[in-house]
Amino acid sequence: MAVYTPSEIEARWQVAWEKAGIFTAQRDETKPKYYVLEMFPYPSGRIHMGHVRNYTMGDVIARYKISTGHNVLHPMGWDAFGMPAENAAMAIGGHPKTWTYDNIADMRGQMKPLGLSIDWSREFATCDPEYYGQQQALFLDFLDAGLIHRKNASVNWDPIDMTVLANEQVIDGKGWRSGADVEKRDLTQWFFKISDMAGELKSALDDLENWPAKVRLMQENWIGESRGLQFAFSTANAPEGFDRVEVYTTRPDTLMGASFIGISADHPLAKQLEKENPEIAAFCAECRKGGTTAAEIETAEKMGFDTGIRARHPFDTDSKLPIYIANFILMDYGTGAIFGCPAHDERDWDFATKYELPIISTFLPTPDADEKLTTPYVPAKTEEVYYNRGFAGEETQTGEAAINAAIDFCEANGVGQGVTKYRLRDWGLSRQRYWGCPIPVVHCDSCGVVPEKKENLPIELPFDVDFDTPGNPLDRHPTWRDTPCPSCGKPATRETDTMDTFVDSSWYFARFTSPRADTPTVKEDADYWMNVDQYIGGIEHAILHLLYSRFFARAMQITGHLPESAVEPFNALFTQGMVTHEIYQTEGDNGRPVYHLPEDVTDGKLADGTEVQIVPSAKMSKSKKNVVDPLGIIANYGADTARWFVLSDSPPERDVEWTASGAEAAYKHLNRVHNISARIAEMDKSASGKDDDGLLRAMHKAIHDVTVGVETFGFNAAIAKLYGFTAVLQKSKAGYAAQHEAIKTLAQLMAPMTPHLSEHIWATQGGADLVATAPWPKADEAMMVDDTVTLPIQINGKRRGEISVPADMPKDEVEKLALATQAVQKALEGGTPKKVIVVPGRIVNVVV
RNA sequence: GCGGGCGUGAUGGAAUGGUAGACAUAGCAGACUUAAAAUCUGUGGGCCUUAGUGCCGUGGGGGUUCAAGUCCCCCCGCCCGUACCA
Repeated sequence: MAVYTPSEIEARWQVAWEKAGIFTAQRDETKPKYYVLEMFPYPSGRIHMGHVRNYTMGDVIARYKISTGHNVLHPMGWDAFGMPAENAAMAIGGHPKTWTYDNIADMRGQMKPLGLSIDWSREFATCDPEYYGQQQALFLDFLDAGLIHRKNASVNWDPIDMTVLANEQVIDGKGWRSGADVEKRDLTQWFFKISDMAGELKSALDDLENWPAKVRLMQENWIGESRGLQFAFSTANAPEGFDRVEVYTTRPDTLMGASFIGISADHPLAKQLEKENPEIAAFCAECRKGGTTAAEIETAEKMGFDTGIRARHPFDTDSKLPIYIANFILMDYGTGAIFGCPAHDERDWDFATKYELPIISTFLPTPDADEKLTTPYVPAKTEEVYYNRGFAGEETQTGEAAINAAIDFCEANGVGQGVTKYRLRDWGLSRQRYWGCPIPVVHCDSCGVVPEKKENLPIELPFDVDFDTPGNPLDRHPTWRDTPCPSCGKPATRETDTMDTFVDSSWYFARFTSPRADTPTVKEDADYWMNVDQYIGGIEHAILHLLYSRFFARAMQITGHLPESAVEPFNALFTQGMVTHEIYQTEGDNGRPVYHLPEDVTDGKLADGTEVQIVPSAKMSKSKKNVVDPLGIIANYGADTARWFVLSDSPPERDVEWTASGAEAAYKHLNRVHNISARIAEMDKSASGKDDDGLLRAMHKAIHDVTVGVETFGFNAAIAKLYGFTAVLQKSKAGYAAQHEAIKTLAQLMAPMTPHLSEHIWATQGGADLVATAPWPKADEAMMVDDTVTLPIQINGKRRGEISVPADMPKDEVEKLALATQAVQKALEGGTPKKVIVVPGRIVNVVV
């Protein structure tokens, strides 16, 4: 019998697919199109099991759709700009460009043996000038359409390296290389006006039915629509021009509980006071220390500084509320100023307690509850409470009703107005870095900021740069900056900032529809191929990448680069989990953990007998040495085994633990299927046997279950069914015809997951052409119905017996049979049941 | 801090509110073999001098329901995101 040799089989069929050109996508109006896309990788240099899993899932969908008659687009590219390339240049020398393209070549070489159904003719990298030149064209069109503007924003500033740091380069408030205390610093930067679309981006989420609910919810919360009251406190003894402080609150119903006003350290009033008062200047400087991340700002100890200025309450003009500058108030949100109601807000409570400010309740759980609180009282807005200091609406009402009543009351009395605000901020796209897409504008002394002319695109990155000094090499390049002003022609300088790499990944899916065009997209291609029918990627991209892409699709529609129908570019989204592996660690001399490679550990021990500590299910990472190299797996077992395993053991949305025994088991199974095929091929073609019908029934059930599994991303469940069907076939004594049909069908059902072995079996069994293009088998409903079903009998919800009945037996007859069973009779003790529930085909529950 | 998710045998996991543990792995027992590997078969949550269609059991505590792993509330742990990592 022929032996299963994946290396030989896999190489042969990959050549056959390439020769047949079956994965090269072309417009074909006669077939329904299907665009499947996995989030493209960053070219780090090595593929890992996470990639294998991600691309295998997409491949299963793509191959399945080919076999159901679709014209499939399944492209691949590289998210190739970004910091690691610059870091590598700094750490080991070389050039980001060389490093990146070398990595791409390596990774492509590692991906090809997986046998993915990718149209490689459409491949591109975002660092190709042909790509980022078109991105610059989009930038100019967006600018022209008013979708981009400039404003100030704070960045992490390293005062020793004199450079801007990314958030991940700030460790415990210090620069990662210099160790200096990081400060916030304001820079003028470019912004996409995504916040103008906040309402639309939120409401459109409702129609994304084939997106995970959790992702829609996360985006909704991120956009953060709120209805509130914007109004002003008048001030006493404030500097000129600040006789009012405008605040925004989502809880106007707590207005009578206000005990202080808080303003951001970046509020215009704070900035004015800073000029006059060195103490305030010192406090504001203190607030500006530390990083710019929300987590850092929110968890920092709350600090306030009493400005000495007092505010009058709109409904109690004798009152004098202190105005504090506070470090937890963000200038970006609302008006940069709040009123604090410590009785009903955790943060305000902490602040008021620290600075001994009054705590005044405005509502209580019941009218007779104690007014004096020991903790902030923050019930859900939907809960009814008693307003002891209400001023609008009913005495007892929900927070929601009270908020609406308060807004109406305030508007009627000329105290501010109800407004809808969003948490979503504009998207700052400027980066003070080299390895990104240059922003195509020129700064001219006479004309100001001038867009570059389209015919001058792409504005290419210069190659002759060095990374010996921190900061952006474009800034210190001797000639690259010099350029004539596109408007007046006088000498001017280029913008040296490049674009956020999220820009690159916000439209690549559209570019795949016409990757070589000399415009960003081509109408016919975009019209035909968009949208992405199935998008697959990690949950870590739930908010930023997906939200930015939704914004870009809208902006591209406005500027004529995408059709109206593509404003939501991803029809269906699937978020997959990570691939994890145990960590093996021992303790080093300094008490720190020392990590060991899986191949160095046998039975929990190192070669020298040292016991290792095993940490389960950790995300694979090089530093922890728990990375399993896909190439090694492919060399040992073949790509089909790797593909089968990453799909089999875990639901795709969850993390999968890589285990050597699991991979071994996958290999054994494929061997078994291979051997069954070989056995059937050697059968006497006219041989008859026993129970052909049983085998064919199992086959039709398998067709049904696997089809459902593939269509619903239940790959692990589909594989479990394939195990079951394989076991039936292996034991079957059926005749040749039935067994031959069964093995051919098995090969087809396995083809999306193990395409090479399936082609081999298909060919062995005399199948026509390629299994990759053969039509997907159809389950015969008639072959799937069982005549009898086994119903469990429950007594008071606990299983106490079972009956076997015809599948179509009426409810009342099932009830009679159930009541007659020994178990029920025993439980009834001659009495009558209180209730009998019969769920046809499912269960019988008798309540006694 | 905030937003979202997850938690089931020794292990990965299955289960439209309806028989908890499908399928797979480790382990154990057996067949084949001179022996081993490979292969095949069985077993495979815990408890019990009552071995029973017995009791307990899906992170912990409470609730809704004829029925809860699944729905609701509180708590614990882990993971993702938190706007300059990609």
